[in-house]
Amino acid sequence: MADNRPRATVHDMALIGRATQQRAMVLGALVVAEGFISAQALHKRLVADGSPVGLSTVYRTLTALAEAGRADVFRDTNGERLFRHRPGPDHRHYLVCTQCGLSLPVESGPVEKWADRIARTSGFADVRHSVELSGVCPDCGRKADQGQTSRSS
Amino acid sequence: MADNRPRATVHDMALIGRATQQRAMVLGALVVAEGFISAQALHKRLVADGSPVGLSTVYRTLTALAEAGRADVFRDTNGERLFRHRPGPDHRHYLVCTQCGLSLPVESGPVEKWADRIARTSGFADVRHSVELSGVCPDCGRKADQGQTSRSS
DNA sequence: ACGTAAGTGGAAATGATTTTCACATCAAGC
DNA sequence: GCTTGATGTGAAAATCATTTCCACTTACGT
Repeated sequence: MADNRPRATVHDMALIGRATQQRAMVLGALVVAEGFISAQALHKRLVADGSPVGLSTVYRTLTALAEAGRADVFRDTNGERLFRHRPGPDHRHYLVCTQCGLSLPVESGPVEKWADRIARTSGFADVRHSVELSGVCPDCGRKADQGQTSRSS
Repeated sequence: MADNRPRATVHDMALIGRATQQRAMVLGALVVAEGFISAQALHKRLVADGSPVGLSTVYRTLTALAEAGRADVFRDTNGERLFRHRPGPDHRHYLVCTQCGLSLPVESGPVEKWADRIARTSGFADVRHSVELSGVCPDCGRKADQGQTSRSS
């Protein structure tokens, strides 16, 4: 059977300059993570896995990837930036689990149309939109329920 | 003619505890600001206007207002939190000028419906959405154009 | 007016991110 | 294979928004 896990392309590395071991490790960890993850968390994971990459390098690599359009970024409620490897170049929106970071691409046609209409009728120039959907995924919801139940009378 | 400028209501103060001079000044400045403004900027403005409120108090008041639902909050791209006095209790979305902070409420029916549908069909619990539209307002666009024109050619 | 819980402010603490800079290393060119 | 200059790295320091601490003040019910 074929290996269907997402993987980094050489293209990803080429886009952000020189191909170093560290960048490969960061990119690899980001791809493996699937879903949004913070630079700090990714760094911890790398160190734990015996890939001691410097924190600065993690930040530099993630920022570069985001600038090159190979990663999606958004701020969580605590102001932390979460990154996610973007397989393709398409503009997408995700429903992200606030507990585990699992992210689900959602059908976003209606919002795009809506945003375009606003852009056209507002008189504003260079209109951009950022749409974030967050919630608790079924798995985490189940866990939370169990926790609640055992704690309450 | 009637004075149509937005103003703080006694209600705003009552919602967040004791009515102090400092809170009145912060609230007043927030109302006068119209559009989104950061805690830091609001503090500078207050100090400049001869209302020396402590930075901590500005943060505390804005946070309290947001929690009481009397202010909208969102994170700008730099991770700064921007606040805006909310006249009514309705859930709204705004088109915010990235240059001057001017904000325009936009008709958001379609997004709400879209978000609700996602919430219902995804299996996720407690789904929230944050939608941010940003651009350059006509005024700032004009200024930018002039700047560009005189510099180029 | 009094008492006291709630509020204030300046300084210190926090926490994510960025910068600095001495050192390592990649990719040519010889 | 070896020098070389640009590019990348990492540990520590710097930055910046925000929060917390804590001694001092103040609003407000009695």
